[in-house]
Order: sequence, then structure tokens, then C-alpha cells
Amino acid sequence: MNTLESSNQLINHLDAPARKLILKHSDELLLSTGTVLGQPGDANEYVYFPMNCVIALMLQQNEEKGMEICLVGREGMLGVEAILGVNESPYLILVQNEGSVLRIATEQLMKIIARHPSVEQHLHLYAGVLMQQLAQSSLCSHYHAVQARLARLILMFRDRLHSNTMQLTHGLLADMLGVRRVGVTKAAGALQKRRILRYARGHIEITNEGALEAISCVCYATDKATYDTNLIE
Amino acid sequence: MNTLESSNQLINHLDAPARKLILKHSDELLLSTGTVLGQPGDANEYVYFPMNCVIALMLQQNEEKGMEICLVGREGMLGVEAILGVNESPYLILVQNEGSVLRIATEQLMKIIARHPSVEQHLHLYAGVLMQQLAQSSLCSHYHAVQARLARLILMFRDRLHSNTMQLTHGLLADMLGVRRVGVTKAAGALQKRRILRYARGHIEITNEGALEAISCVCYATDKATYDTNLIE
DNA sequence: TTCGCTCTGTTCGCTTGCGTACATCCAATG
DNA sequence: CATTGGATGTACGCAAGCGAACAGAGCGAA
Repeated sequence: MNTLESSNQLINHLDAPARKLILKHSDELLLSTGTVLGQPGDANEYVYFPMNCVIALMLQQNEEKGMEICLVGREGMLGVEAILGVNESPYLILVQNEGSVLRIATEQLMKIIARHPSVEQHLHLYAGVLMQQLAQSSLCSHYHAVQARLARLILMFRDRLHSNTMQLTHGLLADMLGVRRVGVTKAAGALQKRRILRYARGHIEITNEGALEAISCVCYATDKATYDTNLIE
Repeated sequence: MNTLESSNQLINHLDAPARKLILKHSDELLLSTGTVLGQPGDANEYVYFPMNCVIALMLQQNEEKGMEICLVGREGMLGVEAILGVNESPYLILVQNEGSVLRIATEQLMKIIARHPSVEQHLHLYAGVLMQQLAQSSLCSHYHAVQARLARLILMFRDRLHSNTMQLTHGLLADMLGVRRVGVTKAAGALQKRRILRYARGHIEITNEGALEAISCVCYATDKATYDTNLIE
């Protein structure tokens, strides 16, 4: 990897001096699936920019009730609230797919932000986008059926991994959607019967992307549009 | 009203020079119930600081499916995304309870933010708090029963109005919760039977606050704690 | 006073998802 | 090769909320 480049879209979008500065002050870490990057109440000491891994922010009400609030990959960052000045976050931060991240101390990033308005602007814009996506998720989890939400979630993984295959069990997907494992098995089974997915023992392959997008709820397209409109020029 | 004071908590928290500046550049508007302050796609031209009115951000998927995403009163502001640089918002912005707001041009507020780090810090912190509350709402609308969510919503109105009585019909509450009017009637009826509420034709009175808080979902307390921890010293 | 509109109460069958339990099947490990 | 643990398939009754429809009740306007 060239030190002036990164596989993270947010960082790549910055001008060269700023990007260089961030890379200089950050470490590259390899995270394996299942790693707990943070727990409710942990201080927001670091900010992470995923490169090729996928990280889920899980909000738990108790042992039984919990759900994925935000799925972060190369398109985003982890620690938005930190750069807005919030010290602690309520999330269980789970690495759902192994890969590397750039880690930078929040304090350090704040200094860079203070000196580089372009960095500040872009990251704040990302925060704004995230807020709209959170709002959309609220509506989604309330109204949309498991199958549509499952389709959306799988597509989100695809986008973040740039791959039509992924390692995810029904159980994990159920945890993220906040539904029973059985519910995912049923929905996924229906999709497999229609040859839209193929899966076995934790390995999932999308075999018909178009159909999967058609089945996913609007929220998938809405989120994408929100991101693209604001963050891609 | 003293020109150096405001009934809005965010503004009141600022240091005197900053507060004075904001008040100088803002207009006070009286908004009546039912006013549409903005629609999906509208430019974020102004930022509003409610003083004694309550404003709901509604996200609509279509004519039938929609819900309240955020309820704003004297404790907050309307236009957080704007100060993060987002130009448009997807919300239908509805005045749910008449009262006055301070309105300031986004551009003007941005200038003040640029010159007053304390303002920037406080408003960004509010943005961070809002993100956590949005996450909580996502979990809430997915898991919690109508009655608990109704209790929470009524308590949120109480807090923003500083009053145990309010003007709200079952239909309006249903729209905000994203459920049928009948669902609200049932839940509210049960609460009235237990002498926790009293209501008639759009007028609601809380007659047992403690019980109402006990019935409301955790999200009410969680949101409050998030706000207080971050924004009250 | 009467009409009309809004607000509230109640009912119907229906669908989705829940909680639980158990059966099967595959892969890794010894 | 046999065992074991994780992943998936299927079934059951149950509860919450849905969509639709209609009835009564109160308030304001004519």
C-alpha cells in the first residue's frame, strides 16, 4: 500500500496533505472476525477507518434484545460521535468481517481537524449523512419485514466487502436484525429457493444481485443515495 | 423576554457574548400547531431553536408509512444536519404544539460557529447526543410495545412543554408512533382506566407521572441520561 | 336546535414474528 | 473413523399489531 493512499473512501477523498498527515499519525491494525473493539461506556479514545473489514455497532437493551445500529466499512468511519465531542458511546462494537483498519487517536485527529477545514468539513458531512441513515434505520426496523431487511443487510455487506460472498451465519444475521435465528433461516431459505442466494454453514453467496436489490427494502437505495449525494462530490 | 436570555436550553448554555450574537441575528417567530416548517428535499436554509413549542421531524416512506424520528423542543434545535454541512433533509417538519422559535439563517449561524469555538463545541455535542438518541429510537420502535412507546412519547411532550397537559389526538400520536389510531386508543384507554392519564377530544392530562414513567420503555430514561451527561456540564 | 365533522370506542379475521423445542447435517478434531 | 459442536431446518401454540369497518359522542357552525 502506498503511504499516500488508503482503501478507506473517506480518507481517500481528502486532499493529499491532509491524507498524508492522517496516515502519518495512524496505525494499521489487522482485526479478526469476532473481535470486540469496544463496549458500552468505553471512552472514545480512538477513531477507526476500516479498509477492508466490516464492523457493526450493536446497541443492546439487555442480553436478549439488541440490534445492529450501523454497519461500517471502507465507506465510513467509526467514532463519529467522538469527533463531535461525545466521550462515551453505548455500542458494542463487533468486527463482523476480518480485515484491516487505520486507527488514530481521537485527540490527534481533532488536532488535524482543527488545522484542516477540508477534513473537518468532510467528516462532519459524514456525520450528517449518518444521522439521516440512522433515521432511515429507525423507520426500517419498525416497518419492514425480515426478508426485506435481510436482503438489505446482505447487500450492505456486499458493498463494504466488494464481494458477492461473505462469511455470516443465520445466527449472526439474526442478532444484527434483532430477530430470531429461525426468522432468518426462513427468509434466507426462501431466497435460496428462488436462487437469489446460496449458502451453507456460514458461507453466503449472492447469485442474483438484481433480484436481491428488488427484494430489499427502499432503505438500501435511500441510504446509498444519501451517501452519494453528500459525500461523492 | 430579556434580549440576553432565551427559553432555549442550548442557547442559554452559551456564554453571554455568543448568546447575544445569536439573538441579534435571529428572529422570533410564533408558530401555530399544524404548521409545516419543511418538507423532504427542502434546503436547510434556517436553523430553529424552539422556545416553548414542540416540533416533530417525521420521516415518511409513503402516504401510509411514516413515523416521528425526533421531537424537538426547548432542549434542542432543528437543523443539526445543516450545521454539519448537509444541504437537504428528508423530513416532514411539523409543529405539534404552538409556540415561538428563534430562527437564524444557517449561513449566519455558521459564521458565528466559526468564530466562537464554545458555540461550535456545544452544538456539535448536541449533534452527537442526537445520534445516540436516534440509535436508541431505532431499537425502541423495533422492540417496544405501543403502550410503552406511547408513555414515552407523552413524557417527552411533558418535558418539552413543562406541562402535564397537552393537545394531542390519538390520531396524531398514532402518526408519530407509526401505528394505527386504534392501537393508540387501546393503549391510552388502558392507561386512563388505571388513572394514569385522562383525556378527551384531543386534550391529554397526565394524572400519575410516576406510573407513566414506570410504564414507559427504558428509552425515555436512556435518552434523558444521554442528554444530561453530555450537555448539562 | 340541528347538522356535520372530528374524536374515540369496539369488533372482525388475518399476518408476522415470538418463544420453545427438537431433528438433522456437516466439518473439524482426535 | 467416531465424536462433538456448530449451523441449519421445521414444527407448535401464542401474542401483538394490522386493515377495515362501523357505532357512538361531543363540539362548533349554520
